[in-house]
Amino acid sequence: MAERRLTKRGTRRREQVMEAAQRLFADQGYHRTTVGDVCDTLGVGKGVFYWYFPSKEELFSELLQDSLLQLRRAQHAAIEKVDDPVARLEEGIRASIAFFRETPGLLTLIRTAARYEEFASFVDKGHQIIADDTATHLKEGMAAGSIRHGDPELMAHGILGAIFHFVEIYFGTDVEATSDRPQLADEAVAFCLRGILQGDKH
Amino acid sequence: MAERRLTKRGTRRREQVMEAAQRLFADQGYHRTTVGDVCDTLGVGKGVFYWYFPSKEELFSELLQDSLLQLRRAQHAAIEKVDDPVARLEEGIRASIAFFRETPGLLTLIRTAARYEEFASFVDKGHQIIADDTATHLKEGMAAGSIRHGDPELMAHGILGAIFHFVEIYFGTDVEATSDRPQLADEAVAFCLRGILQGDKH
Amino acid sequence: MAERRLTKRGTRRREQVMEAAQRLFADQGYHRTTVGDVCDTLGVGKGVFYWYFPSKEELFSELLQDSLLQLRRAQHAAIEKVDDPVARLEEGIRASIAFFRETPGLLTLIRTAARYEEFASFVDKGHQIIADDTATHLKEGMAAGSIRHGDPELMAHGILGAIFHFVEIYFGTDVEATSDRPQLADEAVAFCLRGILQGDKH
Amino acid sequence: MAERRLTKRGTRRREQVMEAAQRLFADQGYHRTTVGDVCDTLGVGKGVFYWYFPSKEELFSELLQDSLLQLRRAQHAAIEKVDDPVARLEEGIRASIAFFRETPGLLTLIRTAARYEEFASFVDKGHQIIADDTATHLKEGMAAGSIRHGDPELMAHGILGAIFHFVEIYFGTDVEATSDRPQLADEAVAFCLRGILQGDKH
DNA sequence: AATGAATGAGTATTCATTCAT
DNA sequence: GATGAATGAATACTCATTCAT
Repeated sequence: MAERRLTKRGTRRREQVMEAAQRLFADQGYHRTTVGDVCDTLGVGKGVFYWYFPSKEELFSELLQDSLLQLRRAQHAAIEKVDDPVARLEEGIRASIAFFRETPGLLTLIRTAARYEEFASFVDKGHQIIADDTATHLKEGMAAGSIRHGDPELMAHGILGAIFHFVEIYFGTDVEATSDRPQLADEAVAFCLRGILQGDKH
Repeated sequence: MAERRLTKRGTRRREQVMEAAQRLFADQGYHRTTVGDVCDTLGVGKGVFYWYFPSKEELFSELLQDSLLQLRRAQHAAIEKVDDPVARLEEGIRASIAFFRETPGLLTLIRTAARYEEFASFVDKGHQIIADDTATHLKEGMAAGSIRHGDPELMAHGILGAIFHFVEIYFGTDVEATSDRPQLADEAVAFCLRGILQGDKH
Repeated sequence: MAERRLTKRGTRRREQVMEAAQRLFADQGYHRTTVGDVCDTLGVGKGVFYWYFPSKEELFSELLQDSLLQLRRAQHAAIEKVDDPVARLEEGIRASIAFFRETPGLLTLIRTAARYEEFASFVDKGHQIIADDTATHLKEGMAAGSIRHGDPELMAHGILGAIFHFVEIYFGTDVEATSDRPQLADEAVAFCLRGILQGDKH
Repeated sequence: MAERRLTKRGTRRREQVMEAAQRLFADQGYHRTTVGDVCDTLGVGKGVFYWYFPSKEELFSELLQDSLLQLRRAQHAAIEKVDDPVARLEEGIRASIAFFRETPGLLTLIRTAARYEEFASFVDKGHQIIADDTATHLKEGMAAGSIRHGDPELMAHGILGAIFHFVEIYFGTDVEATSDRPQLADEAVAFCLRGILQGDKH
């Protein structure tokens, strides 16, 4: 299955298929979306699908990896000009929340992926990559004394778990609910950086 | 569909079916586990399954709700004699981690459930109940001045998200990995209570 | 399967089963009524059913034959003191219509039976018996000159077909509709005896 | 479920499926004919069936409606050039009997349909349409004075009931019996028009 | 007489994928 | 490049009947 060399028209078709599939997967979930659905949406025969993608699974996985890549890019873009590790973490958190707020389709896609064993490993791998990014900043902060000592990997997963759960809860399936909670990012940052205790208590 | 009246033998059978199903669901996932699998495991006809449960979905949902109930019970038991709200939160976190460490099957079950749209609402409801419990302690702590002011519901979800992600990562599918990380609970408590910043920095 | 010798209590039970079954068959049809339904309605175990009846089919067939017998009896009762064959036919028609008007359950049962190949032969046999009764009167009438010459069997079936269709249409599933059409019997008699032509036209 | 666009080959296949199904339904009844039977008869996979028809029920219903339409067409064709309403009724009766004599498969299909609650409403609707046609002629005849006054709808149902019963009895399952009774139409017409009484008696 | 338990053959339908044209 | 047609394995659920107790 070497990459097929595509004409301009072919490239366009391929994208159309991906877009239609993304929308359907987000709406109906993976198993409930059939190859037939995707083709019907575009008004084409099933052959089209299999001309561009070797299987339904492969298409989904491509869609998923795209999404995770975009998320990571958004984080990097938000961070690249920031020096202080704590500020980097904060901006990373804000960027993630903004990302999911703006493209809820990708959140749904990632959540959908997590639902199926077939893709759990992709999601986990994606998580791990992001956690590694995060852990790097944490280590720097520890070295600089601005972050308390502890297992950076674990902390990174704590941040990730909290953030993903926040966006799931607050930007969940309920599309209308998405617009409110403008201060969610502030609160999320506060939780991740300071936990829940009263600061002067330590 | 009134509750069937079961003899001692029937009660035992029903439990056998639940146990077999739980194991298979945990191993193979929901869709990949067929009603036939469950019956074959027990060496009985398919009718047995449908004598005790109206459908595969119903059985799974019963299993799931049992699990969530057990988790909540474990938390309550750990807390009931503790007065200080912060201490209650800490004990709740420790109890949750211990619960999943000791019964990894239930973790897998809950994760499996979250994978399927059919059950997502149960899981969400379970999450919400636990979050509500947690929020209660947070509010008390805020009133007492030991917990910083903020949205208690959001904080509760932060804790939940972090904890579930920890156990997923560290007690995940890889059963062997379960035994290590004895200090996970300490670190998780630290993350949730104090976040990541150096305490004297505030 | 020699007739079981039943105690008083047993006889009562048997009747209860028949009554419950009749109601359910009329409501839900034959295939849609399960042996379990019948037993649940009575609050007894399945063994009861099979203690009194060798099979679901047998029970239904007994119910059916009872109904046809009752119909025939009603006809005989209406006729026995009538001498004139035309009057006998008329009274037979009126009795049939009255019978189905008063016991719509039996109409439903017979219609249900006709729906299933398994019982069609019983229904046909029942029809045949009634047609034979009718044909006897027709022959007498022909001999007496009051009825036009023709194939008595065929005429008998014409009457039967018309009557059954009338009651089906006018006392059909719609239970409320049953009460109206008090003059149905008159019209049915007119149709069967005189057809549709204007009398003086011949 | 928009209509599928079919190639010539597809159209042929669709017809093959319908023919095979019709034969099997007529032979074995609706429930006893499985989708597998139909496909096996044609030597194709089960997918073929579901490519052309959404369900077994839908196919049967299409077959049934076709049959009723054909019957009605046969009646119309026999009538269109006839002016006198009584003559129209007579020709309609003859056409119906001829129709069922010539295509006994359709009679069987309609009888089969009447057997199952799922389709009873179609059959009833078909009956009603034909009864309405008939009632129209009856009304004309009444206006013209050639038909006695009475409820035309009821008379129409009388005719229908008698005719259907005649064909059921005389062209019934027993295929061989079909050929005899060439004079059935005459006798049926006589019954419907003149009833059973001696004409000069009125 | 009666019960609850167990049996297991039977069936419509889905859908990813392949293929002839 | 693209189409419609075809494949066929896979699966939840039903229910008349039997049976151990």
